[in-house]
This record gives sequence, C-alpha cells and structure tokens, in this order.
Amino acid sequence: MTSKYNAQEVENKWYSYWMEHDFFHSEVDEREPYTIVIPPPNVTGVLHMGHMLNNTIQDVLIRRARLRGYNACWVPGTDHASIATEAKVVAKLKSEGINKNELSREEFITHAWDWTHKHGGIILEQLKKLGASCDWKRTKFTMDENMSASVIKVFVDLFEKGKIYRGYRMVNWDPEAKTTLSDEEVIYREQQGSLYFLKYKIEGSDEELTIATTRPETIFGDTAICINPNDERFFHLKGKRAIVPIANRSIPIIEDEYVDVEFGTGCLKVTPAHDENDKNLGDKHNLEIIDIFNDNASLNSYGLHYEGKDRFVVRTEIVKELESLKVLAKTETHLNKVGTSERTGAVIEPKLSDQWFLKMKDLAQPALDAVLEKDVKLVPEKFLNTYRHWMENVRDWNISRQLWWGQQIPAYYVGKGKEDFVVAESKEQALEKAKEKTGNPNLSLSDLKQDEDALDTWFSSWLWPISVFNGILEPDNKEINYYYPTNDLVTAPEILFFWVARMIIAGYEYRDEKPFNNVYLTGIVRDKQRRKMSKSLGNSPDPLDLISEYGADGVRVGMLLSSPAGNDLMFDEDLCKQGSAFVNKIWNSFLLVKSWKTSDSIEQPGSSKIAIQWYKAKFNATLAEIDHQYTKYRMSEALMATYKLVWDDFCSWFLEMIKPAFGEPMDEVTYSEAISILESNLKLLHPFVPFVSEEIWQNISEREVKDALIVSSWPEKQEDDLSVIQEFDLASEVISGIRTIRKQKNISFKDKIKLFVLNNEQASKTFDSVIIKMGNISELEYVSNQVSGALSFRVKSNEYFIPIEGAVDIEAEKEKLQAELEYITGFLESINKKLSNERFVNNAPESVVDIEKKKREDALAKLEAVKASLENLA
RNA sequence: GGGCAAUUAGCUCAGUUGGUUCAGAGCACCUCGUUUACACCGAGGGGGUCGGGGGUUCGAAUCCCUCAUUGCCCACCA
Repeated sequence: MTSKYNAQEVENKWYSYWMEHDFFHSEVDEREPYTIVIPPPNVTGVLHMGHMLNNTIQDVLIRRARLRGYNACWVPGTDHASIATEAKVVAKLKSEGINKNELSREEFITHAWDWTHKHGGIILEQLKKLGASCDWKRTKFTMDENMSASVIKVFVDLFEKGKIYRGYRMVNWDPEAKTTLSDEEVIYREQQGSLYFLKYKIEGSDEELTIATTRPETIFGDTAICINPNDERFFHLKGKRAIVPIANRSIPIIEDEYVDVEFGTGCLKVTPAHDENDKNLGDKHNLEIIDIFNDNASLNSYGLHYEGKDRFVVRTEIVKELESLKVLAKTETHLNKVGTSERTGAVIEPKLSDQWFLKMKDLAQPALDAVLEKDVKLVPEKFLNTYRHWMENVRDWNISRQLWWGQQIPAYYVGKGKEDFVVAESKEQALEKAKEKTGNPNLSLSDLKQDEDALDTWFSSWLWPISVFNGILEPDNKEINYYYPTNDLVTAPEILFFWVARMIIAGYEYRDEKPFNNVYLTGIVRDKQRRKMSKSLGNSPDPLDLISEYGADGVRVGMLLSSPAGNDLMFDEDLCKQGSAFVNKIWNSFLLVKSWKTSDSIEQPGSSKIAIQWYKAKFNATLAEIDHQYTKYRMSEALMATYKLVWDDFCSWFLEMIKPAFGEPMDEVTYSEAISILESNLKLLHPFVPFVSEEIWQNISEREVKDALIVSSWPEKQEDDLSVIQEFDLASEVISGIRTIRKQKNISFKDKIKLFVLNNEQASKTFDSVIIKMGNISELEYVSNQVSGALSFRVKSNEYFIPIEGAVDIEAEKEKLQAELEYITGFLESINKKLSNERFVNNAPESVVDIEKKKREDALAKLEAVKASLENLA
C-alpha cells in the first residue's frame, strides 16, 4: 500500500486522465449550460498570485457545476495586450540591434507573432498545473482570425451607427510607448513637486505680472494669461498683453471666471496644447495652439535652444535660466497628482491629436440599468456605487492607439482632407465606398491608405463573452445561443471599468442581453505586511514553486482559506502548509478505511449504527450550509465548512466511533456505509482538492471512465434529522468531560474506568454505546443518587461520576463545585433580573421571553445538581 | 476636494431582520501524549470591556450621532 501521498505524481496522473477523456470539453447538448469565460491573461504573461486566486475560484465554481450536472464550459484564452506586448517586442528587437522604426509594419507584426508563438500559452500551461479544468479545445486568442474579424465588424457597425467618430482632442500621451491611452489607463500618483512663480512683463509698460505654474518648461506653448474678471487686483490689466519670458512672444491677457482667485497668484498662464483646462479656455477664447513637444516628450523647435531635450531636463534647466533672468520670483513646494501610464509608468503628457472615439453615454445606459436592477449582480455589492458613479459620468472612449500590434483601424483615406475617409470591413469594400463617396469610379486599391493606428486592446476584449462563441460574426449560431449569457465572471476590481463594464455594454449592444449573471470581484493578493505582491518588490512567490512544494491541492486550499469576495487576500505561505496538511489528513483517513478488513460473521455494533446515522445527519446539515455559502459566493466559508466536516466530524469523530479494535475485522454493513460516506465526502471535496479526491475515488474501487469523480454528482440534500445531532452534541460533551478528567487525574486512556450517570435531564441513551467506546468505559450505570468518593462533572443538569479509589481530592472537588455554583448563581441572577423587569416581559416578543424562562429552568436544574453534589461531599 | 467601505482574540476573518446557540471560526499560542490512519497527528486549555465617546431601547458588536485610524474609488485647481 502506498503510504506517503505524492502530490506531484498524483496530480500529473489525473490531469492527464481528465484531458485524455475529454472531461473538460463541452459541446452543446440538452443539459443546462454553466459557462465561465476566463479573464484572458496577457498572451506573453506568466502566472502570478492574482491569477492563482482568480483561477482557483473559477475552477471551484466550474467543477461544482459539473458535479451538479450542468454542462460546464470554461473557455480559456489569452489577450494580445497591445501596449505590453508591443513594448516587449520592441525591447527584444532593440537587444538584437533592431530599431522598430526601421521595420515596416508587416515586418514588425511578423516579429510580434513570432514572439507570441514562442511565449504565448506559457501561462495556460501553468494553469494546467493548478488543475484548471478549462475547455482547452476552445482556447481563444484576441487576435485569432475570427476574433479580429469580430472586432473589425463591430468597429464598422458602430461607425455606421454614428457612435464612433474621429476627433482632434486632448488625449493622454504616453511618451515612452508613444501612444495615446484611455483615461482608465492613466494612474494618478501623488508627487511632491514645486510651484514656480514667474514674472511676465506687461507689454508697453514696466509692470510685471506673476503667475504660478508647476510646469515652467511649457511657457513656450503659452498663448494667453488668464485672470478672473472679478479680481480687483488685475482690473487695470484688462485688455493688455504680456510678454512670455525667453520666447519674448506677446500674448493676450484674457478674463475667465474659471480662475481661482485664491490659488497661486490668482492668474495663470494658458497653454492650450498641453493642458486639458487650458485647452477648454483656448477653445472658449479662440486662442492659438502651440504644441512644443515631440512624440517622445522632448521639446521641438518651439523650445528654441532647448530643442531636443527631454521635458524634465528642460524643467531643471529652464528654472536656472529664469532665475538668472530674474523672472523667477519664488518657488514653493507643492503636492500634486501626476498622471502616469498604467503600462510603462511614464508621466502622461496631455496632447492634442486626431484620435478615434466611441460615444459612450447612450451605450452605457442599458449596462447601468442592468446592474442597478441587479440583473447583473456584483459580488460584493459594495462595488455597485463605484460602478454607478463611473457609468453616470462616463466619457467618450479613446479607442485608437499608435501601435502596430493589434487590429488596425479599418478606416481608409482617399484624400488629404480630414473627412476624406471611408470605413469598411475590407479594403475591397472600402474601395467601393470610396468610389461612391468621391464619385470617382476610377479609384483603385492603391489609392486607399489605411489608418495607421491600431485599436485599444479592450476594444477586442469587451467582446470576449460573445466573440469566443463567434456571436459577432454569426449572431444566431447554436453555440452563442446556448452558452450566452454566461453564468459567472471572476475578475479583479481593478478592471471593473476597463473590462467588466464594457463587456456589459457590448452585451446589450450586440446580444441585447447581459454577458453574465454574476460578477465575482476578487481582492488583491498582498503579502503579510499588506504590500501588494509584485515582481519589483520581490515579495511574490512563484506559483509554480508553491505548487511543487505544497501540491496544487494544497495551494488551492491555501488560496481559498482566506479570500472573502472583494477583500484583499493577505497571502501567507503558511496557508499553503495548512492546505497540504489538510490534503494529508484526507489521504490518511482513506488509508485507515482502506486498511479495514470485514467479516460477515460480525454483527453491527450499536455504536457504529448510531455513528452512521449521526454522520449522515451532520453531513446533510453541513451540505445545506455549504450550498448556501456557495450561492453567496463565500468560497472560504464553503471551504471551511467542508474542512471542519471532514477533519472534525469525519476523521475525529466518525472514524473513531466505528473503528474496530486493532487487528479486528469490521462488520460489513458498517464498512459499506463508511465507504459510501467517504465517497460523499469526496464529492464535496472535489472542487477544492480535485486531485487527491479523484485519487482516493479511483482507489476505493475500479471505476469505468464514465464514473470518474470529476463527472460524478453533487450530493442531494436529505431530510433533516436534527435530534440525532443534538443527542450527539450532548454525548460529545460527556466524552470531553471524561477526557478532561482523565487528563487532570493522569488516568491513562488505556485504563478502563466506570461511569455513573445521574440523568436529571432524562436524556436519550442512544449514544451510550458511543460514550462507552470513546471514553473507554468498562461499565456505564444509571444511578438515582449522588455517588460518593468519585470525580464528577456536569453536562447541562446531568451529573457524571467516575469512581477512582484514593484519587479523589475532596477539597479540590469542593472548590470546583463552588466555582460552578457561583457562576450559575450569577447567571441566574441576571436572568431573574431580566424576567422581573416588567418592560422586558411586556415588550419583548413572547418567544424571547420563553427562551429566557427556559434558560432559567435549565440553570435552576443545574444549580440543584451542583448543590446536591456539594452536600454529598460534605 | 468629493464619495464609499472597514475597524471584533496575537493573525486572517464570520456574526443575515437588535433578543436561545452572541461574543464565534481557522491558524498561531500553552500543557500533556511515540494509543496500532496521520507528529502535515491526537487530547485538553488560555485569550477579546466587538476602535473611542455619546445617544435610542426593557435589551446594542448589530440602529443613530460624533471623533479617530485605515483602505479604496472618483475629481482639470494652475
């Protein structure tokens, strides 16, 4: 017999087995579907702890659904992650001495595909180690042919509906990736900076005007000074002009109530090309726009002698120059928020450029309503507020990126004018449209020039739940009709807007239906010191190392032991240790059962019979609890209930109750019941610890392929039998009492002892055989009076006596009883006080009063028992 | 600056509508134990005035007010 549990071996064996027999694969059939689409990780990414948590939860959900008889389908896949992947490919090329700018678009894309093929899918292989039961035959990639075609089709459709437009707008420019970003991709960080006070000369006078700015290098882009029209200090400047230092340009002084009189000096410089507010001012006052930056955020020729230098270098240098020119009045430290790129970390430069936008307001409405009406449920609900706020204030989505890796925008230019373009799914179709638009039938394909930009990655992933079932290209195909809407989405709150909200939007726009019923938002995985786990901090363990150390089952349990929805998970490797200890416990309980031999000549002992009856009742009650926890997505609670059922109730109590004496065989009825109970346990365990549960399942007996645990069944809830549970609870207290006395008096467990019972409670004797067995009692006798010269303990008002010759310390017993007496007396007093309070008796519901009365009765009975014992001692 | 949430045992967290089981769980800790599945174990045990203050109520961890601390989200103050 195998003794040591070898997780590695077992896990590889069963994963292969499941794959080989296609248990993860789903096809449309007559069963009810249960569908999850994976949040596609970056194609070139590697597994981190966040993925572990996320996918463990998904696998638990999908495995349980499979057991419950649903046609479970978990669609895996990866995301092309345009910015991140393009950056990686650029860096890799650079290390080989290749500059992206020297490559054609086609050449670069070829490199990117090479990279994707080489690194793509690593993360999916890692998920297999975790035990993820994804339908790998359905694996999708957001740049698969069909997936891309869906994206293009949607773009064209939205354009034709007038929802996509091209606009010259202020956008977030990432000078490192040299692309724009959506508002959601900008992370604001607080930064200690400086506020510089600069003096501008007033044209035609010696007077100077001081403005405050955090960005002195942008003075080259100044096209106005703005004052508040109500600010008396500046009345005399109305209509005058000022001179920009260094540049020596003359700019108007304009008035606008936007200016905060309190802040800085009460007037500000206006740089419409490099600040959103300034842009608004500029539009309002018809100001000139001077863009002073190159794409990499170095200054262009407007920067004069600073041309070619980086903005931050210029900031340092220009401050010195301004100082030497006596333009710098003073400098104050100033705390401000700086926008940085989510992907590259570069400080975002607001930049005016032509970009593609999607109008969001109308699209967002049904998606907002769906969540508000709980048609799509967010778990936990607290995210509803955040969601609503965002959706109500949603801004148009900048969907173009100045990247090559991604779906190229299907807009084709036929002339120089801004409006001289057509949008079509293919170049051929574009040509037809162009001919029509221009009225020139002689146009040829070579006259069309496709827009250089690619689409934001999220513009493909927002279609994910639809496009993985090809529901965009073939909206009426049987798969989309069957699997959509999906059931649960498990993802991080960080991408609630990036992804979740937009999927809901796309769902209503393209299916007229939500994409999923429930959204389970996981927390962030942090270390013990509450720091976010990250590569740069080096505080994140490698998931694969964890798996090889603790086994996938152990790690899964470790992840779930503490992961309430929406709350951060404080990960501690000890949790995995606890997980693998649990796996070990499960395995060993099986070894014990397996070691038992049976004999048909043995009658079933009463203790075994009642043990089985009790465990079934307990199992049933726990099953109800577990099912309840699952419906609330409280995975850790469901796990904990399972954990306690198996460890405490099954191992510590049930198995001990039915265990035959060493070397003795067991009766057949008990044995077969034990096996069936064990099998039921395995079903509950399987979603959490799929490997060890399958291993035991298959070791219990030879099974046909179709009878594997993974596709067995979830236990059915039986009728409640609470009385046996209550009887057991009393019996277990008695057994604990016996153990305590043994321990206190150093009575070895091997020594049999007598037990006398004064059954004041009139308690059922059902569990007596169990008490005899578990307490190692030689003789259990009911008495009607106190027993002298015996150790005693009480459970409720029942008294138990263990006669031990010479071992009874009368004084100690007295003290113990005295303490009990005092406690009960105090307890009684408080109850009496309550019950004599007329307002309580009159106001509280009858049931509550009855409960108090019952408590008083019980306490009185117990008090009597203690008193009797004390008298007996005296 | 606005909004939301949290604060319960050393740690991570439960605690559904105020009232048996309301002060709990797991881990950690302490004591004892090489009892024939498991020391990744067993048995037993200690530990919290439920963040502070005030209020409502016969009764508050639970409802209200206030303060404090922490976290998250949102926002164009140069």
